[in-house]
Amino acid sequence: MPASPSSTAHSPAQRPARDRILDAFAELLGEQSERAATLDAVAARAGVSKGGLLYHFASKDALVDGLLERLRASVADDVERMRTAPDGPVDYFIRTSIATATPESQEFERSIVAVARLAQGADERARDALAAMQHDWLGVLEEAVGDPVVARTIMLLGDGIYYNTALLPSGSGVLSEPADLERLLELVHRLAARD
Amino acid sequence: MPASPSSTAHSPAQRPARDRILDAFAELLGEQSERAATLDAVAARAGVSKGGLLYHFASKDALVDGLLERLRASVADDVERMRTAPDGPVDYFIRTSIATATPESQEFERSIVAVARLAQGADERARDALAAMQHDWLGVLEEAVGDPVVARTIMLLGDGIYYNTALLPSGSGVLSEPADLERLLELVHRLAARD
DNA sequence: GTCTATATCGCGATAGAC
DNA sequence: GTCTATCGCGATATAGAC
Repeated sequence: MPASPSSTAHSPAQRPARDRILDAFAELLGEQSERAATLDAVAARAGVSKGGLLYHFASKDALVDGLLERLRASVADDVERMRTAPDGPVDYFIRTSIATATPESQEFERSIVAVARLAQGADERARDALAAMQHDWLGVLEEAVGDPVVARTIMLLGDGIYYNTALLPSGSGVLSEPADLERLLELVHRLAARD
Repeated sequence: MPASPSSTAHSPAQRPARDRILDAFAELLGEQSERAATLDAVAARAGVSKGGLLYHFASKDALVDGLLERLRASVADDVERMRTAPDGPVDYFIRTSIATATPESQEFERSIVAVARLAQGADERARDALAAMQHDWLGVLEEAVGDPVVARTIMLLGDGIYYNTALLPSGSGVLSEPADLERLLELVHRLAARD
């Protein structure tokens, strides 16, 4: 029930300023660093002035809140996709830890990396948001594999992959070969198999 | 061949200012954040004035270099301990990823966390130092388990543990129960076993 | 809604006394 | 070798025009 069908999708230029600002903030956090994500830099990348930015987000704290809310919404969607994934939650979790394709999951990834950067900067709210995300993921994994320690092991593996691919862009190509990813998945499923 | 034997060990008050400054820098980075580790804060914690700090380290860059050099030395020691560990490199690696006891390894941990924070802040040298450390670890693991993908899997697991315990002090107790750690080690060794 | 000032503050770094 | 004092810059945030 879209109020105005023609406005449910936006070309880049039409995308609301509020969204463009959050995009710019997340991108600067992810591609550069927390220090680089100044109000000036965010405003410039979003194509507004600093004053324009501060009309939509009255302070930098409000900007952070906007990003956290966006993350929470993406987490809810992702958990749902994880639950209903054709090859099961474990396969979905490991695969999406290493790389993604769809536009929604790319925005999700950007949000995670951005919030992780804020968490490193000692932002308590950001840490809580990440902890809540991990809690939700772990719940689905436990449901899928039964054994809590195995579920935790798989999640630690996913965290390690994420830490290397997304948070340390040194990118020595952690699992660059597709065949390596398949072998890793095989190892993980062997872990999950009851004996 | 110590020049003055009585000065090879220092009580906290006697510990050279240079070392105290590096300690303070690493602690502030680890316990708080990159932003909190200002020259003023480092000087205050080390018990010197800002001018005193800048006598030993002429710039903040020099301070970072000092920390990186300290990390490199610790890595060399750790790799040696890993190679000669009684229960093998894999056991050593996983156990020391989760928690440590000896004073040297505590300084090592603090250095890793501190440098990881700098790497998140887009410091190229810090990223290179972490990449070199991982490269060394991976070499020992590959030597121990034979299979490169298994070795990489174990390292990703260790990275995940580290990321949760050290970098996200949300500390929901990733593997709080000692019995859980033993089960995790059992799972890892099952991974490493050839079949 | 978005802009251009501008106020205020904290940081890194320098100068020079002791 | 360590201190105090100060400069210059960049960041957040405010005020007010359009």
